[in-house]
Amino acid sequence: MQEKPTAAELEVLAILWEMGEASVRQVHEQLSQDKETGYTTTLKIMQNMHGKGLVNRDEKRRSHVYAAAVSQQDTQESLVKTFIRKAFGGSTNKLVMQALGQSEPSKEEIEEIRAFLDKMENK
Amino acid sequence: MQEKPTAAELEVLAILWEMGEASVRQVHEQLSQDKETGYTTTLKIMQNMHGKGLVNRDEKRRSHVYAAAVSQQDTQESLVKTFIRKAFGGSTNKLVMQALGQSEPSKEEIEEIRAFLDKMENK
DNA sequence: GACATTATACGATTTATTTCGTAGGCAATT
DNA sequence: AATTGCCTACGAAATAAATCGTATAATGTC
Repeated sequence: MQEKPTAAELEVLAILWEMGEASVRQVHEQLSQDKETGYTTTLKIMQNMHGKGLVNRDEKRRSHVYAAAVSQQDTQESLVKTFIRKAFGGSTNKLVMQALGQSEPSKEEIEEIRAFLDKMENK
Repeated sequence: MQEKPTAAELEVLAILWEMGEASVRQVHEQLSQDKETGYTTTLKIMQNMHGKGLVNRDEKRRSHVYAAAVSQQDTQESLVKTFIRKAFGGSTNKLVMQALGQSEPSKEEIEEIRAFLDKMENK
């Protein structure tokens, strides 16, 4: 059972899911594009994540190479579950309609959801 | 622009949205059903919320009467917006499909979403 | 009126998270 | 081999949030 990532850790995970493998330096450069933050802060976060088992790291090289140890799918699943419970009293449909209602989806996006619903029903 | 409620504050809001008006005592009793917590903790949280403008309170009576000052709709909208950005890279559709995919919706629930999509398109 | 009960106010502590400074190691450059 | 630069480790400070203890005031009860 994976530990729940904090907000800062989730930002790092997002980058690792995108990049696959990355050094602290690389992650930090990505992160810096969105917000002002020190290098050792990023380092510390990633070290914490390693301690929690959220990332794996290869220490063979001088600058360690990190990769996500938890899947995006599993993590999002767990986050959504918690979010629905806490913010929508457990109702998935309320969340879904709230999300769609405020997002002004394009015709294509609506179609995508319809197709997804169809597929679900035929399972 | 309303301040964002913390996790504990959101729990209180949920109760107030449900009950309409309530004293600290009443809110605390609800809260206690889900988790072990002290009365003054609940009190403090609600005082903080009052300071932030998240609740209104009537001080005419000895035990103050509280009510939500922010709507459930607006609050959920803001929470969802943040959540989609932080956990799903801004993609509403990804959130929606993840949520539906893991919830095993009933036929009725699926129909409800379909109807909602139809209505959206004809707006 | 004294006493018990139940309120609010508020500071202080605890816990979680984020941030950063500094030390020490390794490697490339001169 | 000294200098410079980049790296990790790690403790500690800063921040945010939640929890609680204690003081004090209002109300009801005997």
